[in-house]
Amino acid sequence: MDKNYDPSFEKRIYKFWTDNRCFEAHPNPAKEPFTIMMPPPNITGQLHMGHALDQTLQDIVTRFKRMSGFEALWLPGTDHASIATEVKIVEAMAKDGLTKKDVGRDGFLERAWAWKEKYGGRIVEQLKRLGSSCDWTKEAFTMDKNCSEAVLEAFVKLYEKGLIYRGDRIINWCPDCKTAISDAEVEYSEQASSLWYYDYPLADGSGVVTIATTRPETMLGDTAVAVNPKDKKYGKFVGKMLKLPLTDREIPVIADEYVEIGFGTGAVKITPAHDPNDFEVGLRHGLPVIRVMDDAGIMNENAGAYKGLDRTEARKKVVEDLKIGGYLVKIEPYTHNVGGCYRCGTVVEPIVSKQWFVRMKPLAEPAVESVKRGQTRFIPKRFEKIYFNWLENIKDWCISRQLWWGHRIPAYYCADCGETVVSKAAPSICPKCGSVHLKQDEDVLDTWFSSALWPFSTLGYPEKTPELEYFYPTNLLITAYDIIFFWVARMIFSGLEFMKEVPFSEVLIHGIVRDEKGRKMSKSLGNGIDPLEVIEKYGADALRFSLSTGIAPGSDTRFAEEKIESSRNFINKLWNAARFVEMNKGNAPAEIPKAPDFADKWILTKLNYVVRDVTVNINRYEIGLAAAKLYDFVWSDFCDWYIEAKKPMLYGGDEKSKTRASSMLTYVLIEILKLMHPFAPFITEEIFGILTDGKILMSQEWPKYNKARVYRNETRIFDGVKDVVVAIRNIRAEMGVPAGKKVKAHVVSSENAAALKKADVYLSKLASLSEVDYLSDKTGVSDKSAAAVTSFAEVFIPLGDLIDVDKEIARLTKEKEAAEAEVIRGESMLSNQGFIIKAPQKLVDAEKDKLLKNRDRLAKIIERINSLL
RNA sequence: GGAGGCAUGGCUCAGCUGGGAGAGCAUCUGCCUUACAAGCAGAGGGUCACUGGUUCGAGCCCAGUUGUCUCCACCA
Repeated sequence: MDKNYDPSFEKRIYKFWTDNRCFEAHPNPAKEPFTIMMPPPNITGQLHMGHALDQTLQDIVTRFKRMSGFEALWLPGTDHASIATEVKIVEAMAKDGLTKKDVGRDGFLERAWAWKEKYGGRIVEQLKRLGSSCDWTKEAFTMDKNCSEAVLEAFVKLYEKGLIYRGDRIINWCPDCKTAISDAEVEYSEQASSLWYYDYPLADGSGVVTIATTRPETMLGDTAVAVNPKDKKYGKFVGKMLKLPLTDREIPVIADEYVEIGFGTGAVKITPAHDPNDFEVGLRHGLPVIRVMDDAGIMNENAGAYKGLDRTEARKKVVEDLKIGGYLVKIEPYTHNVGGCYRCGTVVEPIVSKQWFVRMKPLAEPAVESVKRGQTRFIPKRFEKIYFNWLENIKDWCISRQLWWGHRIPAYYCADCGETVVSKAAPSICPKCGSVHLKQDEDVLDTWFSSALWPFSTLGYPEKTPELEYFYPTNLLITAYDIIFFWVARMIFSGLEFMKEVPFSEVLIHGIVRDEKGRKMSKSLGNGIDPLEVIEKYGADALRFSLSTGIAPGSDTRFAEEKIESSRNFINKLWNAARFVEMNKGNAPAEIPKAPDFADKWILTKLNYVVRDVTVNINRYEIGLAAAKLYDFVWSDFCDWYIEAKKPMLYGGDEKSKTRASSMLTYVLIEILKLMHPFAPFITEEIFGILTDGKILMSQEWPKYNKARVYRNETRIFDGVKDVVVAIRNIRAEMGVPAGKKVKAHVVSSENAAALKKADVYLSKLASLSEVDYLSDKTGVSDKSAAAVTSFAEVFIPLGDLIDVDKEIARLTKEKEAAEAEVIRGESMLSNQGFIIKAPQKLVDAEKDKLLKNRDRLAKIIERINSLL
């Protein structure tokens, strides 16, 4: 093995796994299934840190479950990402001077599929670099045959149930993408703007009504002015007609509760075609709906003289003309939230238009109920509130998109009688009039319509496949909190509707990966860190470990280069520990010898504790805790103490003890490899292969906690020895005795002398001692010694004339003060009657024991000081 | 307007059911000790935001305050 860890073996290891079909899962009645559906990345996507975190968590859980005896399926795939992909393709075509119109629908789709072929595979290759152990033989795509079939089935079923309808409603329109988008796809941001005040004269000339608006250009489509019915100021105007400035129309003053008394002027212009609230008001009062803009945000013929102007230009012109006409009263600065398209950022335009909708109330209710009943559990729980809040206030979901890339809506219109037919296959004749002139709806479905079916469409739905039977409902979904609405909620109601069962029993929500300053990583800020570059430089294992350590469910995490360095160092540490074990292994089998000594028993105890804890942690998805415990165990218990302790046996001992030490080291190392495997799959597999001549680690069984291998007494003794070692090292450091220089020591303990003597080989090695004698009392120990007093033993290091008595007294005095503080703490605790009576007996006993030891230690320190005075 | 998160050593964050404050990085001291300088051995550094409450006991539970971030709603 090389001296320095070099992650270049990662690609080879990944191929080894796929060659051995290690990731595949099949219906297997002998095993319990464990299923995770991968959130499908967009085919336009490049791997970013968010994916890296998401993938790492999924892979950790999948590998853990697989090793724990489950038939673990992690099903991968990609999303066609209707609007995102279409935007990219349009951009690409624009470079060649082409538009959608130029190439036509078929030509466009040809290009889109070519795009999918070219880039769809890219993200998949990138996922593989991370070590993702998903079953690629089941890889799905939201527009493949199966998923498309599922979409048709779902659409038709919902339509037949009356849960899908087509109608004229106000929707969010992106004038740039030229499509409707759903409420969830609108992102609001605060923008500095103005509030314009201007007059609408009464038709009878008896006065004016002043209104305030943030959108003066839409006044051309006003069909009323509304006031609150309780507003005394305006009572007399209700029912009267107003002259709409800049037009020749007259509009009524109406009364509606929607208007808030005291805001602005208390009178609101009503534009049903371009404002969702106004649309509602218009419905209540039967107002006409006048659209003044076209699909590109250009003023249309209803805008009269303003026809042809862009909406922003129109605003300027309208305000100018209002001023000229003497209508403008004042302009106030005003900041308010403006909605933008989540894909392109363009300010969305609320527009009345004919679209397809999913009736949400009947679907949302069971989805809320199922989570309330605990059929799906969110981790952390607080995200359930967000989920409830959204579903309980949900409006109908606009699912039609004026795009070409996506699942085409299976609705057909009869050109002769106007009948609408919804069916999976195109009808040849109109069922109503028999006409053959049927035309399919031009629009496609919202990309999330197909993702909503992902947990079962990927398993074969609507076909009742063995896979669907076995793996559905899935167990766990891992995703970031930003798509709870888009995706998680929609999967839940879809699962309930079509499968009659929740799609997954648990949802683990993680945070977003931010940059070192806590900002979101984004292209525009240029602060993104490319995971592939990190993998190239430090290895995927290091990246994975740094992403999984120090994280807590649901909270964001920052990513900085130093973090990955420390993870890489840890991986390197593991590499070198393995290298050491391998160098000394010889023919020793990996096993626990018949008579392990107490250092062996100590590491076995620690190992079992870590097995127990890490297993519990992963089962609770406390990945950060599990990683931290492994880090600690591997670095400090195994490397710093155990390996160091066993060196004398390997270097100096006889063949037998050498073999025994090697066996133990190899045994513990292999257990570590298993425990570390979900976190750092490549390096652990590589080392395991070296140690076992090519066996497969990822198919090994996960270690089990073994109570028979927990040795409390030996652990106590070795910990006692460790304390003594630390105390000696401390003295050496303070006295400036280098580690290389061996020193003599007298170890004094009345009760532990025998145990210490047995531990001599460890103590001597770890504390770098040349000669040690073990005494049960300290008569005859030279005063020219530095002394360390632990509760386990006293150690005297004769340093002869090197000892500065005053310094030694000062040092011991510091020790004394610390010991005194301990004693006082114990005494005050134990003198508290409330504590004695109410605290658990175990704790009280432990405190009593500690106090005794501390008192003893304090007495010995004082005794030593006095002897030096 | 509504909901929620966070506030712990210089920095980034852990801290599970309440029982003597932890890690990594950074800083300082000493070491190329035959696995590892991507390392080893030590050290310093924290009234756990503030106030009050519950409790024998609070970083952890409750109430309030301040700061900060996020989500939802979208009053023209």
